Amino acid sequence: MLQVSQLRENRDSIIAALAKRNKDFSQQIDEIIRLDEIRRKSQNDLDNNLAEANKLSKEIGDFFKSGKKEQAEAAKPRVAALKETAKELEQTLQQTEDAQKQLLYTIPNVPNDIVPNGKVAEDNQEVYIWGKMPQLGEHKKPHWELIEEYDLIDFELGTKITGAGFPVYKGAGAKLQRALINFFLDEATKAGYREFQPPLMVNEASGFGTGQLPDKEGQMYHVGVDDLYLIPTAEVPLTNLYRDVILKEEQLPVKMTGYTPCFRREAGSWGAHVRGLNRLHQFDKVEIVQLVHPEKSYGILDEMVEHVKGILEKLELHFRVIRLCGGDMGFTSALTYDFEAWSGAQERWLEVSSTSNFETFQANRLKCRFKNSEGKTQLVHTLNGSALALPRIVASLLENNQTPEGIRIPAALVPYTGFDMIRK
RNA sequence: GGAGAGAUGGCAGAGUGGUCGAUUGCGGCAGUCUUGAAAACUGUUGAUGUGAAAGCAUCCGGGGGUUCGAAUCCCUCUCUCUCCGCCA
Repeated sequence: MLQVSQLRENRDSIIAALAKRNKDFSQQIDEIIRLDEIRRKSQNDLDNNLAEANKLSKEIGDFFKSGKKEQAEAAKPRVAALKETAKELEQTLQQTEDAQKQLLYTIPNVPNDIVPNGKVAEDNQEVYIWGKMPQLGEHKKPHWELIEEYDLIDFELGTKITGAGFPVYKGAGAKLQRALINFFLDEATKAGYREFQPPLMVNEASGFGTGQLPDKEGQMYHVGVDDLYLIPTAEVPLTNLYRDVILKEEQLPVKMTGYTPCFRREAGSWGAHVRGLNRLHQFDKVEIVQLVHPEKSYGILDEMVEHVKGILEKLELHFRVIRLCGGDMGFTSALTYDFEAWSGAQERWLEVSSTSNFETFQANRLKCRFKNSEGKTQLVHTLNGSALALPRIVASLLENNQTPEGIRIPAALVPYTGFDMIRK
């Protein structure tokens, strides 16, 4: 959620930057500014009204104390009248604030200067590429065939006990999951992130804090009887740990990591290209989250990007980093880098991480602030990134490392799996 | 699930209808003292809105009500604790 004060002060530049999202937000923004004037006016009227009523009430108290009962009784109707007006003013104020909020929810974050123009994935900028395409020969198989051949993951069993998109990992397949999770968590803790194991369900306030609510309910599983949401990413519980918190400046940066399963309904996005592990309703992910000083957030975004690069290199996966264009960027982000690993048999790039700076967009909703050196409270910047999401990593590992003898495990992972080859 | 108690500032903990945004202690910050530190002493120390500022307004778990006036009384919701039951 953008800050109204920012909209007021930087109206033109914000509208210009938002144009990168291929939409003109000037109407909404002007309406927000207009409502804000009404809001401030009503607030002021209400304050004056209440001040008057407070003053009279005190006087009445004093009259009673000094035995001037008649004067006290005489003043009562005046306060009552003020209270009536106050009620109306309060209503106006409330309605104005609500209307303003509703509008604010519809405005996405302001793209950073370096976000490229563009509408679709093809307009994204490749900023880094590492490794080279594996040479697999004619008999290469996509991962959904490999997992059957080596008996690693069972989609049909998952469908039987739950439904489509809920795979069952078996034997070496399950072990590989555990190895990857531990490897990712170790890499993150080595980089200074503190490990957390948060709840997998969150309440409404948390969904709201990170921006999944009120607009994207449809993407989350909702447990109706208890009114809880299954988390679509660890970003939600981790970031919300600091909801309504005022940090000390020296506590920054807060660096958190956590492994969680993630649950996504993916309503409407099922279709071509979602075979096998490409898209699931439940998947595992290690997330990294940082709460930082606003002046440092872009340096830290680069640092997080380097961290994810390091992991992918250790996994020996051919990958690239792309800077998302305005049209492809998420609603809450100011700048996003996606990581895509090469899938050798599908012969296409698979998104395995998305690392973003949200600036104050989340913090404003979360009310996550810090006391700066002047003693003023100021919103932090929040950032997060997948480091990493498992299924597509598994898909790429299986496909790229297939050999006639079996599937080779990258050296960095062997201490975690305990085997260097998956054989039949 | 049954019975009871409770929710106040970073923490602990007073406050049961009027000057209470709230006594006090701890913690934090600044100062005095000290070569320095500790101790002691003194002062200071919540958030939000508005405003250039002074100030004004709002906030004592959330929402509603009674009253001229509510942290204090009433209703309701949520959460926490204790005992019992169940249980990985």
